[in-house]
Amino acid sequence: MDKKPVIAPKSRQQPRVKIEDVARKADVSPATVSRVLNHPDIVRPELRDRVMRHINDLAYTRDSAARALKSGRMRTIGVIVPTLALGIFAEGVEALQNRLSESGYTLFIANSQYDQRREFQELRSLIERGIDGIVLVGASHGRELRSLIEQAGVPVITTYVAKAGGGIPAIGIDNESATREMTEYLLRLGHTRFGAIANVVAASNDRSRARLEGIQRALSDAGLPLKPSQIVKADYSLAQGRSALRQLVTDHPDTTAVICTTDTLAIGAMAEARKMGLAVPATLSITGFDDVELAAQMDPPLTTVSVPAAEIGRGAADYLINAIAGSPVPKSVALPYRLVMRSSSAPPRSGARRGRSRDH
Amino acid sequence: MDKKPVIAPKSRQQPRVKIEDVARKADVSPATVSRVLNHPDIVRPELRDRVMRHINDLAYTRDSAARALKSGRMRTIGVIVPTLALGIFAEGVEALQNRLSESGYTLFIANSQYDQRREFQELRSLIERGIDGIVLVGASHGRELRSLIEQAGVPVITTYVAKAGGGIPAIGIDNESATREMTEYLLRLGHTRFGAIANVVAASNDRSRARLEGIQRALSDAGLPLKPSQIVKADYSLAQGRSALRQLVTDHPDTTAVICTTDTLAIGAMAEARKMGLAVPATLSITGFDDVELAAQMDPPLTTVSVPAAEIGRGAADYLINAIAGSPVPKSVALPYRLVMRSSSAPPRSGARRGRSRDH
DNA sequence: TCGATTTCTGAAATCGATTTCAGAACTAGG
DNA sequence: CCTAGTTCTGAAATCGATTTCAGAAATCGA
Repeated sequence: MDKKPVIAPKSRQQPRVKIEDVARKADVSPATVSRVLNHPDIVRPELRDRVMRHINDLAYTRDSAARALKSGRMRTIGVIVPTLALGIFAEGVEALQNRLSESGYTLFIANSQYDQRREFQELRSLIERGIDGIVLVGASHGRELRSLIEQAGVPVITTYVAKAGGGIPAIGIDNESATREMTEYLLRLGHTRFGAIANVVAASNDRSRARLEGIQRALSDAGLPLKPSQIVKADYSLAQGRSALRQLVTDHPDTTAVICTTDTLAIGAMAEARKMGLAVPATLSITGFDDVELAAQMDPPLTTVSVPAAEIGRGAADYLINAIAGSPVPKSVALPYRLVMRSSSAPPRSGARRGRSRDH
Repeated sequence: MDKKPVIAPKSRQQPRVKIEDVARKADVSPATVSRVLNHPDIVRPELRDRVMRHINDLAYTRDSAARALKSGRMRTIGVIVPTLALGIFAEGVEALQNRLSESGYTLFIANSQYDQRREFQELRSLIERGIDGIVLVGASHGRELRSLIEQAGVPVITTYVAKAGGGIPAIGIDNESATREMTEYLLRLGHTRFGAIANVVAASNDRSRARLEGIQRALSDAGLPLKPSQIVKADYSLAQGRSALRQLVTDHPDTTAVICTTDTLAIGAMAEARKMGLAVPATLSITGFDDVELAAQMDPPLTTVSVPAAEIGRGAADYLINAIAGSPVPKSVALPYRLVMRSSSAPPRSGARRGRSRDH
């Protein structure tokens, strides 16, 4: 019966000043105010100044919803990363946000926890929000997701990989070639007994999978293909790096080089090696990937691959800004990675003992 | 003269399916479609199912701009953190995002780089976007910023601190009391020669400042006030932790306990201590703050304070969701921190040598 | 079976800024 | 001083979804 308004549902107590209020104060039409804001050059200077004064007086800010509705542009970009807990993604997102902010864009953020279904849902939610562009991570995305993007007609770019399928442009590094180079470097040092620790548990982590493939390919090419037991699959954590190393050297005590697909795993591996009394790099060379801050501070400092995360973020921002503006954009960008040789890798001690022959 | 349309400015090639299209297909009015979407329970089930089928067939998604315009709610929250590069913030943001996502909210993210002016600008940009709530970090915010928030009438909460001024509710831990407890613990172990490494360079970092105050207060209370030369101010980095420790033990070779305001500094300090041949904890106890993943994996494992970052993020999300809904909300929430005693701290070796007397 | 409720549905107004179109004001040339 | 041409400004339509209001249909009791 009596419909008492439970609680005033609008927390905005002041009814928000709108363009009409400004227009009335300045004694012009709303159209003129809009022009002052959007095309200042076509309004007579004195009038423009007068309107501007009133805009400032009333602290008027235009309602972006109404604006977006009419113009069809939200000035908003969305990004979906697997997780923010990894410094490498946090760094990229931060750079992305900074660059977008300079251009008047705002960044929606979501995370998929390495789950493709979740990625799809988050994307759906972002597209409903009317984003003007989208940033993804990695090369493996479901068909469903790609068709959603296509249907929405939103420019997209994927990051941290140098190329991706489905006609999606990419900006990042060639992960496979990076680990291949790293492996070849270790081969040149004289190593013949390898182990690999790879975080390939998450189904959608194509970066780590590519890294593992780079290792395998280089070793196959060298006639030293990795046996399954020489590859320990891990999740993403220090603790897993520890246990993986233990398993590896237990199964293959003669291992002289361990290649990890992330620094976190490598750091865990180094900690465990020390605990097991294995000197790094004297008896065991260990390498990582990502070049996190800690890598250089380890004892010994970690040999790793440096990933230009900030550059990836900036590049993705620039790409989308241009794509939205209709400017020409590159198809994909392969950014250079950098092998950082530090002291966690060295020629194998056993190399002197048994020479470079391959027989056992 | 001839006004050729330069480039089709709308990248959406298909004209986007709207509610009217669905209505026509389903042979109902737009109003009914809207009701199916927003109040399914008041629509006759069979009709609802029919409409739903067409919604799915056409892959209809409502235009959030139009929706926001009419309803005045964007279903969007903004967060401004100092930086994402710190795991502790990344973790909190991730938890925040996850919880918001569950409730149909989307998260705008921005970062201030510890710069109050920048924080203000980003906030302005977020408010123009019509966000429904805002999450900040820390207790020190300019008056300008507070009045902007008040004027916008947007609910706000600040995080990582247990209380904040200006009537802004907070959720987080009491940083000062945490370091005070940590210091008292070291005092109980018998330490009398302290040093502190604090990242208080950034003007707006009130968390670290509070932590430093906690140390100072505990030591003053114990009759061992810290001299300025026993406090090394640092920025946020491992390298600074290293150099700070070197400076500290150079100026005060008899130091037995070093309290750092972040784990990163502590880890740098430990690395430098090892390099200088100072055994931890035998000759030097070192403690950190944050309990990052690496802390437990150090050698020796680092004594530190665990900060419930995920809980802070979730709590902030819940607070805002309730505040927006008009539900009652707590004023501020002090979350429990946890002192994690590991092996980087121990009684001073010199304690045996010189007893617990305070004279020198 | 008829009238009184109750339950649903549709037409139309609304949110606030933008932009087209046309007309007003002004300038310049004759 | 008048007309042609320019430059500006305002009225009104528009973007797409939501929601009020009133009317249609269905349900119920007598």
